[in-house]
Amino acid sequence: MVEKEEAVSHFIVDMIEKDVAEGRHQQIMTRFPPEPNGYLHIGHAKSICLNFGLAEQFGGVCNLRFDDTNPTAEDVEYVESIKDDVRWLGFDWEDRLYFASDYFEKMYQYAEELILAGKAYVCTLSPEEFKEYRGVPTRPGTPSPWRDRPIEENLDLFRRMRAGEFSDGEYVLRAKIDMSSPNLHMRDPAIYRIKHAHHHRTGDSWCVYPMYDFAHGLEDAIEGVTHSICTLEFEVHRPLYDWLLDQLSVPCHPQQIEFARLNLTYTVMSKRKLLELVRDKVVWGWDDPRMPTVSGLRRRGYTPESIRAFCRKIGVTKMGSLTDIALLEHCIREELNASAPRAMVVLDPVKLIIENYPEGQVEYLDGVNNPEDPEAGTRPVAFTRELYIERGDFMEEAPKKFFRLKPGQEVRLRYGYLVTCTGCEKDPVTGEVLAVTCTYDPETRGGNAPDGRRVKGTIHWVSKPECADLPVRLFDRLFQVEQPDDVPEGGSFRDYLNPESCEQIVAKGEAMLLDTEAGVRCQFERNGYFVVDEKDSQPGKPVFNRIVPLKDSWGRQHKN
RNA sequence: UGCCCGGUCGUCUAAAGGCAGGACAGCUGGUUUUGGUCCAGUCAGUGGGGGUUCGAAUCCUCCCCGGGCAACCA
Repeated sequence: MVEKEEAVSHFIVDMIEKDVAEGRHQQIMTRFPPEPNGYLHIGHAKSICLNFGLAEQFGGVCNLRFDDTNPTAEDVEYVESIKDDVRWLGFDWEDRLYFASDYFEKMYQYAEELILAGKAYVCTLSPEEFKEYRGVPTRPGTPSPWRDRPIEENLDLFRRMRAGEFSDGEYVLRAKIDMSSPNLHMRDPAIYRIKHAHHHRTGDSWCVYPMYDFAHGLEDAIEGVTHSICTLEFEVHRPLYDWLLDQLSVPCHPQQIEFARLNLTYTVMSKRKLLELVRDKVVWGWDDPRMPTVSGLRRRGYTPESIRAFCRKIGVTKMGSLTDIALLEHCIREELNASAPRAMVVLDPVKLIIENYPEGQVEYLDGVNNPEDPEAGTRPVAFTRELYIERGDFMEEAPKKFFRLKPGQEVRLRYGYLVTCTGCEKDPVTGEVLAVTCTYDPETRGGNAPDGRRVKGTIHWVSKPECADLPVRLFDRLFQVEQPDDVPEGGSFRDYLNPESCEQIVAKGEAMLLDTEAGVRCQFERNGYFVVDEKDSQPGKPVFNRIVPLKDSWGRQHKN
């Protein structure tokens, strides 16, 4: 951890506190157990903060363990990205990097132990056939005809499964539990299947792989995990988790605890859907700044601190919920308001001509780098007769409460002079405003009038001859509706994709911004927070991503 | 219609039989050289009916609503 964050409290903390008070454990051990079949998203970040946070809070440790028991879906690319993301979020697994695949031999031995105990059998039924035998929630199942295969035969068949004598799906090893259990997961679940597949770590040394339900509890027990924290959908698996550990000679019996996964408005969180967006090139990749992936948020400009703050604020419960993405945005604004240096950048430029300002003259005015941080100092900002201002900061016919430029109204050019709007030049055909005109008061250098008169509006600007062209991407939410998952019959979450989620423009900004290095964040005054894209920028040629816009009480009330 | 889990301001979440509180969002006002920030204020909630109790968001009961579970995925 980068810094100590204040302790949190929720039902899992309470449970562990109780266990500690009762002297149940020498040391608390949790784990973050991703399957390397996709990139981590903000929901995983919640789990990471929870597991690593708990370990830290109780003076224990948290392992990073890859649950790589299904070679057909997994890949080293994912392993590496996941390690990067966990590290970036600020967590350290030290020397405890584990892989389920490292336990394959042990798990295989446990499977034989289960067979020997008469608690597992090799089943010849196909998946379709077993589906019939399993029954439905309202009707008990019927035993597989192979349920009472003799132990010796089971052992022989299982060994031959491992030896590669059979093809995929020909046999499966099942736990022998209760075909009439109201919990479907207890109706003789498959625990080992044959898969002649190349594993990204064990290569071709195995052709049988353990199923999640069999493997996960063993992985936890082998490592000595005390609290095995997972999401709500595994709640119905807990009886199986416990049953298995009770049957086998494992070193310990970890406690599975379930919490509600994170859902966020205006996004999708399932790996399947995120993968689809990547595969179909709807987005640029897993790290597209619009993606809720950790790498996407990172490229978007979110900081690890802001994501951890978010995870702290959302809490941990068992209530299914949908968190407003505004809370995430609040967290990054809160941090960047305090830390990000400011700059003036005009996103949608229109020329402003100061009619009484000498042609050819350049003045360098002091721009405050961060009003929230006096230590940040000031910088020189070039001021000239022709400037660029935001097109939206001028209205020829404006409502009374429009504090910006309109004919006859005086406004402040931030850190510059007070100017009074005299009118505008328009294209006689289209009516488009080509330039706004004004006069300045030479007595107001820096922005204050000696006579004490006040202006309501302050606008940002850049010098036309002294500014730089800056490529900027204005990101918006990827989906247009709060719940893209909530789709009517026959529809798809993709129907809700926002066609305007990435507007690419060339803005006019202070020339010094050309020197901004990749990954550096700053505030474009009156606009939002931006970061220099790590991938698409070159030294001296930054490309800016908008992280989040500033709150805008004017725009909010006057949209269209 | 089987089993499991869950229902507290719009949203997320506290209150472990004793004043329903915070954060986000919204709204109002103040300050302000960012219509930002900050400050003050405000709106707003225990799904419903019974019961236990001096006292119930909390315990019991019935109902209602939401989610999960029938991969050789995790």
